[in-house]
Amino acid sequence: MNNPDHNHKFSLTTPLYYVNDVPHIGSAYTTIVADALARFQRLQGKSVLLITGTDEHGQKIQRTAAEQNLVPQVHCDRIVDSFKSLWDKLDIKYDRFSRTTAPKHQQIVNEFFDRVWQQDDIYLDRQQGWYCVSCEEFKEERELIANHHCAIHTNKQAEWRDEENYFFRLSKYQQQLEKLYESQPDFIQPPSRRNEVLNFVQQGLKDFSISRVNLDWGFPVPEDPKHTIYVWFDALLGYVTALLEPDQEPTLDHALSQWWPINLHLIGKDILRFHAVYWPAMLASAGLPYPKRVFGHGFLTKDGLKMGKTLGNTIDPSKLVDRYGADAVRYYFLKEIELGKDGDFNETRFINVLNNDLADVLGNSLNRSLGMLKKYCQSTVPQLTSADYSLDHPLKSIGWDLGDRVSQAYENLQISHACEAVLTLVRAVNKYIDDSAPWKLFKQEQQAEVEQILYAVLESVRLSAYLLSPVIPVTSSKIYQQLGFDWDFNRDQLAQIEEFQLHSKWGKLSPNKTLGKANPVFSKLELPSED
RNA sequence: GUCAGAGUAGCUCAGUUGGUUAGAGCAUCGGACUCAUAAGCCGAGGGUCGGGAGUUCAAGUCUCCCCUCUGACACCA
Repeated sequence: MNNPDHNHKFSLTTPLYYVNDVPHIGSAYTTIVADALARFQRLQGKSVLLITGTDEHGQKIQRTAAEQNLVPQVHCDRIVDSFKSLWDKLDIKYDRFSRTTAPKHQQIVNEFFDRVWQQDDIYLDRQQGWYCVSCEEFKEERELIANHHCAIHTNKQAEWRDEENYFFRLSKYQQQLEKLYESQPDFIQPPSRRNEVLNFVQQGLKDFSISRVNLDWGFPVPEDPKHTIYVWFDALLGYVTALLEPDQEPTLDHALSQWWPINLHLIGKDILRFHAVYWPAMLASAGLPYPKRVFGHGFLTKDGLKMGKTLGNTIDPSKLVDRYGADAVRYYFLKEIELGKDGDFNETRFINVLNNDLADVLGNSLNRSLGMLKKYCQSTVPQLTSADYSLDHPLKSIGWDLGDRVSQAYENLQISHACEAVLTLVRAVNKYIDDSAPWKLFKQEQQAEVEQILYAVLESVRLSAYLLSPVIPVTSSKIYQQLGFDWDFNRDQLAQIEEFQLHSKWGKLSPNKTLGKANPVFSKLELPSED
C-alpha cells in the first residue's frame, strides 16, 4: 500500500477465459480494452503487468473434451493456442498468461485454501439441488425454466445433485464487504453495477459451496481429496498465481510481494458477483488486501440483437481481424462503444467510422501535410517551436492541454472520450489547412507563413498519433515514422516518464529534420461483396 | 412485482444548477476549392427531445401517470 513505487506500477487483469470454446468477440473486447489501458500506462513510463489467461477446470470442460474424445488437458492446450494466436493478431501485449492447469497454480491454490481453512471459514455440508453444468452453479428451482432447463443455457437441462460439499462462510463477511463498498466507493464501477451489488449484498449473503464430488478435472481439496475445488474458487486465484516471476518458487508470499493488490480487474458484467462479492470475501478470509477496483463492462450486440449460437449471429473475432486488421477492430470497439454500456456492432457503421476517422481525417491530414512539406519546404520540418505560436492559435489552443485531457480520460477508463478529444484536434487540422490555404500563400511567396502553418499541422498530427497509440499502435507507428521518429509502438513500449512529458505536449516535432515520402497510413476498408 | 438505468435527427450519442431559433460525428443532398487516400472545406435538409397531464413568465431539463427496452432482485407457475 505504502510502497513508494506504487505510483509507478499498474497491474490489471482480464478475466481468465473459460476454455469451453475458441475465443468469442466478448473476450476479444475485454482484452482489447485491457491492452489499451495497459499501453497507456506504459506510455506514461509506469511498470505495468497485464494479466490474461485461461480457466481450464470444471465439469463442463471435462465433458467438452470427452465429446471430442480428447483428454481434458489436450483440449485445453488447443483452445489456449487459439486464444494466444488471437491476442497476437490483435496486437495484445500481455505480460502474463495465467493457466489454471499450471502446476504452480495448484500450489498457490493449496496454500490459499489452507489459509481460509485455518480461519475456520470452510465447512462440510450437504447440498441438494439442480445443477447447471454450463454455469457450473447450483440453481434454485425457481431460477429454472420448463423441464428444469437452465434460464441461461436454455438448451441444457439442469441435473439433480445431492452431495456433500465444502462451503465457504461468505455470510461471515457481509459487514466487511459493506464496509469495503463504503470506504472504497469506486471499488465497483460503473456506478450502476455498484448499485446492483449493493442491492444484492444488502439482502443477505449465503455461504456458497467451493467443492464438488464426482469430478476429476480440477484440484483436490487438500484436506479431503475426494472433493475437487470448485472451478470459480480456483479460477480467481489464477490472478495471484500470475503475479509470480517465471522462476520464482510458487508461494503466496512471493506472488504477493511485487504487484499486489491488483489495480484493476476488468470484467464483463456477467461475472460481476464473483469479482465484487466472492473474491474480496475470499481475500479477506485469507487476510489479504482487496484489489483497487473492479470494472464491469457491457455486452456487445450485433445489429441490435443479442449474439448467440442459437441465433447464429455471432462475430468471429479472428475473421474480423483477418479481414480488417487489428487497428480497425481495436478502434471500433474502443472509440465507438462507451465502456460500461452495451454496444452494437454493425458492419456498415464499422466501415464508415474507420474510413472517416482513420483514413479520411487522420491519415489524410498527414498525407496532405507531408505533400505540401515536400512541395513547399523540400520535405524539411520548419525551424519553429511551440514558443513561436500564441495560445490562441487554432491548433495550439486545442493541442496544448490535450495530453492532460486525454490522460484524464484514460485514467477514468473513458477511452472513447480520449479518442474523441484527439479527433477534435485532427478535424481542426483539416479545417485550418483549408482556412489558411498554404498553396495560395506559397504562390504569393509568403514562405514564412507557409512554414508556420505546416509546422503546426504536422505537430498536431504527431501529437494525435502519440495519444492514440494505445488504441491504434500500427497506424500511430506509421505516422511517427513518417514524421521522422524511429519508433514502433508495438515494439518499443518501455517509455520513460520524461518521454511522455515531452511527447504528450504540443511542440515536440523536431525542426530541420528532412522527412520521407508520404504513404497512406490507413487504407480504406471495403464491405465484403458477397460470401 | 420491487429497485435502478435508459428512451433526443436515418445511425451512434452530447445536452451544465429549467432560460435566446435543441447540438456533434457518421449517412444523404448541394456548392466552392485543389495540398491530399475523389480525401478535406462551406452549406442544406432532417427531431411535436417515448406518450399524456401538471408546476412555471419559461421544461429535453422539475412533479405525477402510462408505454417500451435493459439490468439486478423477488415471486408465481
